[in-house]
Amino acid sequence: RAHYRLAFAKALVDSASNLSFGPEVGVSAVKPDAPIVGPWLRGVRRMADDLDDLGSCDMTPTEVHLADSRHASEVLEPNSIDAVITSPPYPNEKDYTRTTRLESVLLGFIRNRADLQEVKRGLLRSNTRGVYKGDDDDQWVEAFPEILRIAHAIEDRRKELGKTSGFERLYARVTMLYFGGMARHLTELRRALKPGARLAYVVGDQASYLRIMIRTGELLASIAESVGYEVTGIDLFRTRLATATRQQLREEVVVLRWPG
DNA sequence: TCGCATCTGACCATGCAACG
DNA sequence: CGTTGCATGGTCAGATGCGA
Repeated sequence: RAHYRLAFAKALVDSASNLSFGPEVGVSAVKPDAPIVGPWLRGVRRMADDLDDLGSCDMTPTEVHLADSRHASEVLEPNSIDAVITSPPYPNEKDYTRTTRLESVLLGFIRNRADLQEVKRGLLRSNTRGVYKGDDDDQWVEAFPEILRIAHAIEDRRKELGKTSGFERLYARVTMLYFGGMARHLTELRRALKPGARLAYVVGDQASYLRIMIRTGELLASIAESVGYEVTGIDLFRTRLATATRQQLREEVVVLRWPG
């Protein structure tokens, strides 16, 4: 039953609505008419086929937790994890609760502004729209001079350019909240890891804040090291073109080992 | 293999209500 | 009546698909 609902929400957002999706979600002209049943049934069929493909794995135990990665040990058993493979947020000023807003409402995850804010507060800070007054993840990076340097460089650049909007004034802060949140996550996660556990984090370099370069992978590796992980390597996954700076930005896999 | 059509995105700004 | 807090606004170049 769940995949009927999911496919219906997807068909409404994708083929029926007037939303358009790019780096951000946009609103285009209202469609006078749109196909619903065809795209919906194709979505259902695709999910059913995917489930068939996974048939040989149906004895593999699986658990899904809806939780804040900065409080990982609240839902994960101590000493229970062998490997972590993940693509966490990047400090990129992108608000995914906007990209997924319509289906979040359609599927009943969000009913009003208060629900939306509750979701946003439970996310690691990666954009200024997610920053709230009482946020204090930044205290976790006070001992990292390179992150303080970047935050100061962003703030200095903002003043130099005479930028004064509410968002621009949060650029330095959200940078610290991001790395502070990741530091909290890595610290919390340690209890759940088995000695010798391996971890892989895909992250991209960013220059979203007044074009001050943030070497996300490199910085994440140094934070991980400082809380006891071994950095096995930082592998280049791909490069991507930053449209504003015409620069190639590195996207990397930070590979870690928890010695126990 | 060529060339046209289609698809796909890890930024950067402004506006406004609430508040003291 | 300035300040604070936070929701809302939109593109185009390169990659990929596909028919001839």
